[in-house]
Amino acid sequence: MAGQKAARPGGKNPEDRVGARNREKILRAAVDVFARKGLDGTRIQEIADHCGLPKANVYYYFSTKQEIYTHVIEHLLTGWDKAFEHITPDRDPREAIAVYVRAKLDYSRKHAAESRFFANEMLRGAHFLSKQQKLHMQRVTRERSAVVEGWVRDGKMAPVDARHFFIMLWAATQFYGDFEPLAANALEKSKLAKADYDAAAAAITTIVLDGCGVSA
Amino acid sequence: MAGQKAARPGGKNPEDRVGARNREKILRAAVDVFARKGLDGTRIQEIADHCGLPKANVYYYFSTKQEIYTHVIEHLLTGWDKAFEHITPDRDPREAIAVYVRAKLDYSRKHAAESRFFANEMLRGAHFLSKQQKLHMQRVTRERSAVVEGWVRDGKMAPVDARHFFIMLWAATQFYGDFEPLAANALEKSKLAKADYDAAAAAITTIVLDGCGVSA
DNA sequence: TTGGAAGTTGACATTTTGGTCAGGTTCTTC
DNA sequence: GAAGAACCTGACCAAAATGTCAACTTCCAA
Repeated sequence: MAGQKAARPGGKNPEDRVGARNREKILRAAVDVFARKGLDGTRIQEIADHCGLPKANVYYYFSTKQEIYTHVIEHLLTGWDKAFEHITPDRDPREAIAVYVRAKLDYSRKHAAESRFFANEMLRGAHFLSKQQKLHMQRVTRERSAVVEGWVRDGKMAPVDARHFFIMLWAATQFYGDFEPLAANALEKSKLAKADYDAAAAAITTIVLDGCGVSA
Repeated sequence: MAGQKAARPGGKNPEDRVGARNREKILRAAVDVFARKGLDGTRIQEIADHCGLPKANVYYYFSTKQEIYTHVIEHLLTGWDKAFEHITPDRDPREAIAVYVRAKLDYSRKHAAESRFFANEMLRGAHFLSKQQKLHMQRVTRERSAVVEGWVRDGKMAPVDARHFFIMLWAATQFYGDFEPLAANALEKSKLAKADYDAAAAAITTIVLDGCGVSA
């Protein structure tokens, strides 16, 4: 009797259940479509087509479009602060920042859809970010800004507003992935290649590091 | 007779005709809605409500949603390269760049809807920019990059890839307006005030100028 | 004054969309 | 191998969207 739910975790491994795999499939497809069309512009049918499932099957897993959307946000925010891990007090600022820029640019290039989805959500006013999620982002930003401020205090960097500093890095690194058509057009190419991202990393680190008196 | 029409608001001047004014009204409302919802997410009814015209009246001036969209693009691209005017060979790079950053940030703040509309279009892949419009942007970018390259040749600036340099400036200056929620959150405010834009301008110019060896 | 052009609009036709559902198949456990 | 949970899906519906239209008013030049 009571065993019903407890004893029934599907297969041995919950991650192997059909449902778990399908949820993933849907979420992955949803990121793609949401990134290009936004919440209102996205048709459930398009998500369904994109992951090869009938529309009704999508509704079996998620009961509304909004629910898919918020799940995607939740999913993405998990990795949001990943690159920040490179910013630690013990590291040399020059190296730490260079690695951070690389990591951010890499993410922008390899996970363009995720990155654009996030940009889209910000563009629309971030109405689907929960208070809690905002606070998390605030806390992380505050912590890593403190590290930069520490570097400044220790004379390892020129005085700079740490938060605007990070904003500038976010802006520069996201730009290439999110606004690829604009960046490519400026470089007079039809699309960006890895080499362009390398050049971007070089330019950004040079400008920013020298600008903050971190040059070797 | 002749005196009448000349005196009337809708007289001989085509710009004064009711139609011209209404077209303007519709386009202005459309920028706002498109900026928030994108092409697919925008309902004509919402544009109509936003400018106080019945939906059928909107259709009297524009026959499809796409037509409104492309007109908006056309309209916006007129002012796209405005800030670039500050980048001229005869000026001192330090001053020119500082003014450019200010101008860009100002635009971002005062014309947030236009700026976001543009960002949205890039995010979606810029499918509605005509070949000709892309070429125009390319030409302008090329011209102003040449100015920067001249400054470098003259030893007024450290060697830097001019195009990546501009991309960085675009990114940094657009970020505050386009991704306001993210920027505000990072600064732990509920929304950005003019003072925050001032601080941003200061931080950006400091970092970028020192980073390019333009410091006084 | 008048005739035609420009502008206005409520109502309508058509298509698309989000979401539901009933009846089915497959999987897991005992 | 039986029972029930998990999963699948074609067909459907109500709401919402785009775009049309015909009748109407206002404007303007001669």
